[in-house]
Amino acid sequence: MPELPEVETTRLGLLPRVVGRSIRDVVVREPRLRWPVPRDLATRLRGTRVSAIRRRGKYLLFDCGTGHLLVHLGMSGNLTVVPPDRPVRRHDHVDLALDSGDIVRLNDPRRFGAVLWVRDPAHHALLDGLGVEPFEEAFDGEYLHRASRGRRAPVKQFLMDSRVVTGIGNIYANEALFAARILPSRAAGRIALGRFERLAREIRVTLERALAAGGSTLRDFVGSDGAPGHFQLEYAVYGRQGEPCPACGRPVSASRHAGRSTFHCASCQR
DNA sequence: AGAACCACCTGGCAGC
DNA sequence: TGCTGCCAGGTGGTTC
Repeated sequence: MPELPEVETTRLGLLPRVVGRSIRDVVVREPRLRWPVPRDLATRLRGTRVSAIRRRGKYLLFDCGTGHLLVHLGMSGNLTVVPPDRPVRRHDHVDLALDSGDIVRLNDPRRFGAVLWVRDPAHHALLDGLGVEPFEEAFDGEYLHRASRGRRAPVKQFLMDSRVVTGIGNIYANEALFAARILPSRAAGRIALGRFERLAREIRVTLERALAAGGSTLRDFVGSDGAPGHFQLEYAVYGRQGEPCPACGRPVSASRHAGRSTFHCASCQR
C-alpha cells in the first residue's frame, strides 16, 4: 500500500489532531507485527506529549518526550483518528488514546508494518542507511546519475532501493519511469545524465500529483480521516496492461522484474 | 558491492 | 459453493 504519498497523506491528516496532545494510554492488541511491538511501549509513551510528527522515507516518527514512536505501514497498514466509542475491528492492532479523547488506531491486516520505540533516530538501524528524500535539494539528476554508475540492475529496481532514494515503491516507480519515457528494464548504470535529470523531475511531479489526490487506494489505503485516495484514477500505466497508453494509444505491456509487476509502453519508453 | 531470492502475513480474486 | 493457487502498495536478511 503505502508509498511516500500515502504516508505523507497520513502524516498531514494526523498533525492537527495529534500534535500538542498527550498520550493518555496505549493499547496493544496484537504485538506480532514485522517486529514485536515493545512490551514497555505503553510505559514509555503514557503521559508524554507529541511535539511533532515527521516522515523519513516511508517511516513516521512521533516525537514524544525522551524518544520517538516509529511507525511503518508496511503493505496494508492504516493510521486513523477515531472517536473513543468506535468499535474495534479485525486487525486493529494498536491504539494510542489521546487526552483529547481521540484514538490514533493502527489497522494492518498483513502485519508487515512496525511500531517501535526509537531513542535516537540519527543512529537507528532502520533509518540511518536511508537515501535522500525525493523533495530534498540533494535529490536531482546528477545525484541519480552518480549513484547509479556501475549498477547493472534495472533502473526500476534502482529507484525502489531505499538506500538510494526513499519513498518510491512499485506504483510510483512505474509511473515516474513512464513520465520520463525510460524503459523500466534499462540498466541503471547505462542511463545518461540528461535522462536522469528528467527522471528526477518526473519523480517529484508524480509524487506531488499523488499527494494532491490523497494518495492511491487500490484495496485498503485510507488517510487518517478514513477517506481513500484517488490517484489510482490517474495511473498512466500501473495495472493497465492491454489498455491504451495515454500518450500514443498502443497497449500497455506488463512484465515482472525482481518479483514485482512492471508496466510500460514499449513505444514511448526507451 | 551488487544482485537474486526468501521470508514475513492476510485477503481477494480467478479458475476449476 | 467451495477449494486451490496466485497476486498485492515493503523491506530486512541470507546467499552467491
